[in-house]
Amino acid sequence: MTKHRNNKEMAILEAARKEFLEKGYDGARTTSIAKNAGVTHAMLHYYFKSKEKLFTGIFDDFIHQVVGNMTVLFNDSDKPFIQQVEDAVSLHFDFIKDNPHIPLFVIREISTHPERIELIKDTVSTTVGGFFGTVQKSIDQAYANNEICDIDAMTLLFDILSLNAFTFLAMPIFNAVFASQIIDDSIFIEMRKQEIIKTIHKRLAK
Amino acid sequence: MTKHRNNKEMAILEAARKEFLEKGYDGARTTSIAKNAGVTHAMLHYYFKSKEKLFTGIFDDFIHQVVGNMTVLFNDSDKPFIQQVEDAVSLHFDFIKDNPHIPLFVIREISTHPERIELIKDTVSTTVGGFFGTVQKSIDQAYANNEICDIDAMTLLFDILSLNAFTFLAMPIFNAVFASQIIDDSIFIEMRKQEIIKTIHKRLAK
DNA sequence: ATTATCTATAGATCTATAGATAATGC
DNA sequence: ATTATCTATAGATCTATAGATAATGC
Repeated sequence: MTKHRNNKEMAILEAARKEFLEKGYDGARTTSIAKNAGVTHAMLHYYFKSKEKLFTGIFDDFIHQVVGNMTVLFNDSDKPFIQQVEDAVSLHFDFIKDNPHIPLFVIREISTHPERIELIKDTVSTTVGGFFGTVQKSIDQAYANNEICDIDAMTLLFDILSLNAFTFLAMPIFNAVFASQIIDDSIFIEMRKQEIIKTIHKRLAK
Repeated sequence: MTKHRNNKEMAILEAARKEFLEKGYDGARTTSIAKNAGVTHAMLHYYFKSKEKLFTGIFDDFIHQVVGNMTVLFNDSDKPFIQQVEDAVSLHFDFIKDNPHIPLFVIREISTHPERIELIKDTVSTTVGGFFGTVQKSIDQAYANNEICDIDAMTLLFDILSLNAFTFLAMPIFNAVFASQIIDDSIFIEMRKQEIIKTIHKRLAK
């Protein structure tokens, strides 16, 4: 059984990720998770004890994935800073495009249950803090080199995150209201990407 | 009883608005709504038949409030277009600041139940369509006058909406991760407002 | 007579667990 | 012997309604 070991456990995890991501904690059903995982409902409690415990593990994974992805985008290459930023914006945009449910999921769960983040607060804040420091150094240098205007690292990153994430947060609304009649999803998304790169570019201009 | 008429009905509506806004449809409890409204739970069904019907009315109100607010911000005064835009950004930002739960509420409910918007799709899309047309005319004129660069109305409005709404979508995360240790909420919010105005200003620059 | 309100409870759903049975590894 | 899985059901919670009682307006 070594071969099969944890197969069902993994199936439950996979089904749970999907269920929680799409419906949120409140909307998720452990019965639905078990069904989609192809196991009886009792197995879920056998491996994970409770809905809350199953959720917590998955939630932590997502948070670390998001933070890890963000902090890895700025690599101090020898490219001009403004080019580095544009590349980072593009990569970050594509990451969300590949995981379009993540922004709403993270925002929803932290908004409705702020206490959940306490578990990972310290890890995340130090990681993010260090990341801000790195970016700020690059900014200061580029500013000294007269390449860009002066700007706070957090401000710039918040701008980028806002524009990128909101594109996908708003997609269901966009679709529902008028998109399908006018232009295709993927075309609109590509348009937004180019627009965001342009906006950030102009924001950094002197 | 003329005086008291509908008092309890209004109390239920008020409590329901708060409950749905803060917890979403899935997280909301009709028992909780009745309790906060100071009535027995049966009253809720007496006036509104079902949780779904109670929700639908409230949801429609919020949607129309949001759309109505957005479309009223651009008033074709004789001020320079770029000044009009900055004023609109500022007013829109303040509107969300006064109703910080609305962005997540609207996004969450449409994402999890896209069919809900069908009811108001037509009204909203024509309203928004007309609004886009008005703004586009102002843009074209300002561009002809050499005041701004060329830009699509929808693109500009999506930029503004992204930056403004995301500020408040991300506040709980910001608070949870590090804000409280560094700066006060209201200071951060004011910083974001100024930053967004500046970003949009630069975006429109030739 | 009609409208508003309460008590009591049905009915549905969801999470969780107890206990029996089957499969695996030593 | 231990781990994995299933059946059956408990226990909690939530929405909804039936039916009785009180208040109001004509």
